Amino acid sequence: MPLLTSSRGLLDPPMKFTEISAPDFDLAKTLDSGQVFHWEKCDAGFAGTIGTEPACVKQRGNELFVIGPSMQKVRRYFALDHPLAEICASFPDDPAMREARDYCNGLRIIRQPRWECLATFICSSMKQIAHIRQISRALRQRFGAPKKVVDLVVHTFPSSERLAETSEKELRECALGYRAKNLFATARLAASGEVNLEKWSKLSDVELREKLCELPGVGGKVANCVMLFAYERLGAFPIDVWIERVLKEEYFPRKRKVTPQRLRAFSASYFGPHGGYAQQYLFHHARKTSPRKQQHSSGKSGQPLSAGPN
DNA sequence: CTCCAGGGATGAT
DNA sequence: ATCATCCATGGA
Repeated sequence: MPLLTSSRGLLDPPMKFTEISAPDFDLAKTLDSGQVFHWEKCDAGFAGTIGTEPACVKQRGNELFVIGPSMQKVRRYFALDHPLAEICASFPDDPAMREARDYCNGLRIIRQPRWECLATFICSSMKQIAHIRQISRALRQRFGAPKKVVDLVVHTFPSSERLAETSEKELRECALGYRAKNLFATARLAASGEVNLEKWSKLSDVELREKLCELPGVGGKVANCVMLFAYERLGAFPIDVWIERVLKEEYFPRKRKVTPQRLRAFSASYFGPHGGYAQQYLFHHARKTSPRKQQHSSGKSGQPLSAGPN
């Protein structure tokens, strides 16, 4: 077999690409919605891993072009089987929800590996998404396994066993800060078998949340993220600072004290059986349309020196 | 420079 | 039960 070498044309006919029909799916939007943090842009597509397999994924219209994992694994990872129209139709009918639903067309909640998702969200506390991505990259590059896809190298997320044999100090060198202690402790629990994340998949929502919250560095918010993004609990409704603002402004206008408990009770009953999807749409819409966003630069290169204050 | 981020754990009211 | 404080770090 001839090994493929060097670079090929930018838009070349699918040679090695597997073509997958993906209607009602927006790859870029899904990967940029703050649920997964390791996919990197690469010419007109994204490079990353699905579990332990390297992958390169591009989208043209309703077609997905994939190098790496099998079609079945790709369809499962990106949750192409979720009945998105049905899910969106189950959302409550109010202005904020309608706007978010229109904005987030094709955004799907994907099925992430349990440990990878849990570990990443332990690192997410009081961190901006840009920095979570940086932490994920550092952990992968230092402790993950390099894998080649086409002419790129991507890294798998390190197993709990691998992280358990590092040290809190080494983890801190990945800019984890105080989160290093929690990640290390949780990694040791998972690696020792004292906790088995796969077996937890058969627990009820309440039991699963309880178990997750026993882990160091996991509270209600992170537990709900892991339930939603790694355990297919589509009713789980994580409330972070963004969602808290949205809920207060859109559903509790000019109230003095809206307690977290009140917000939790409201979100659990109001948004229906797929509340997690509703939450993700509200989150992504709020984050992407916030006036405090995307004014990173006007030119292509900043001016390092020109009469600066000194 | 200041402000803030997909929070959690702990201890005091 | 709610509130206050601390925890590290870096992007905007």
